[in-house]
Amino acid sequence: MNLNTDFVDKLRNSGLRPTKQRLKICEILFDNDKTFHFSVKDLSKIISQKLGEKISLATVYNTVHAFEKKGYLKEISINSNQTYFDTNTSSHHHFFDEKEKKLIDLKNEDVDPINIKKTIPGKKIKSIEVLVKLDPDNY
Amino acid sequence: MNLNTDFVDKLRNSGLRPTKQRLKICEILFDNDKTFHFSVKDLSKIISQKLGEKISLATVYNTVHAFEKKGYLKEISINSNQTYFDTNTSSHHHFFDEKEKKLIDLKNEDVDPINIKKTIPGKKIKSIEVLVKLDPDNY
DNA sequence: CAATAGTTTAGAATGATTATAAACTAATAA
DNA sequence: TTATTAGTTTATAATCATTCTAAACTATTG
Ligand SMILES: [Mn+2]
Ligand SMILES: [Mn+2]
Ligand SMILES: [Zn+2]
Ligand SMILES: [Zn+2]
Repeated sequence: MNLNTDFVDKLRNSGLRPTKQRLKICEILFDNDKTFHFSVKDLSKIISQKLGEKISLATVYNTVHAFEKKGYLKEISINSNQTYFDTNTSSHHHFFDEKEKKLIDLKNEDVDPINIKKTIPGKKIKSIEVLVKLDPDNY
Repeated sequence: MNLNTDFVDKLRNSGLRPTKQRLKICEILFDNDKTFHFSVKDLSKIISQKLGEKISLATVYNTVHAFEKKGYLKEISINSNQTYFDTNTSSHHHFFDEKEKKLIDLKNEDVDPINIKKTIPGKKIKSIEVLVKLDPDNY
């Protein structure tokens, strides 16, 4: 298990103990090369499917927030009844499929750079995010 | 009360009965020329301040959603534990002051038109919104 | 192994929002 | 006007995502 030792290192290097719960969540989140967008509910479902053992919901929340704090996950701004996270922590924009409730990454080249011409005294720009909502073609 | 009859008409024309609760909320939301961004909590607070009589929280929710359905209010996409509404129902972008938890409109001329070069088969773009998060200058 | 700090967990608590159902009221017809 | 109806308000309960709590468990270190 080459990957597993990678995750152990990743966690240790972040000051997080490599527990089996965290390693399992790492495998789900970071084992593939694709960006993964998810809610805690999504993640819990995947865990209970791919896993013999259960991980407590509190632990899933703890882990996701720990990973977010360490910069391995990013929270995404969409209006929903639940919070979404993103394994792509770079600054990027999204489609949001309102029917499927799924986020889709937009690549940098898919959107021209956003230039904000207004400034607010005493404030600086922290992030610029474009959210493109999608509906079915016929609607 | 010229305004009040205006609101009565507005409500009647929308098929909503002009109750005193709705008229009061109209005054708070639509009486000024400025865009008003608010959460239900904000609105409730203003109501209890500016008003002798109380309006039930359920009614505030009902009214806000009724107005939204009629196109007098728009829900705004930000990651927060509460939903925000906007009296500016046109398509426009926002600053979000993360410290004050306040939304600020960006005018059309403040942001160059956003051009999305990617398409998703079977889906069409419903809206494009930019959210610019602000932090204090020193941070 | 022993001591410690960090982690997991079930379950309780919180807080925004929605649902319920009874009381109330505006609109309409008689 | 009055009666009828449909729409509205309201207190309260229910829901649901998320956070808190405190006790049990475990990785780390000496
Ligand atoms: Mn978070
Ligand atoms: Mn709504
Ligand atoms: Zn993404
Ligand atoms: Zn606005």
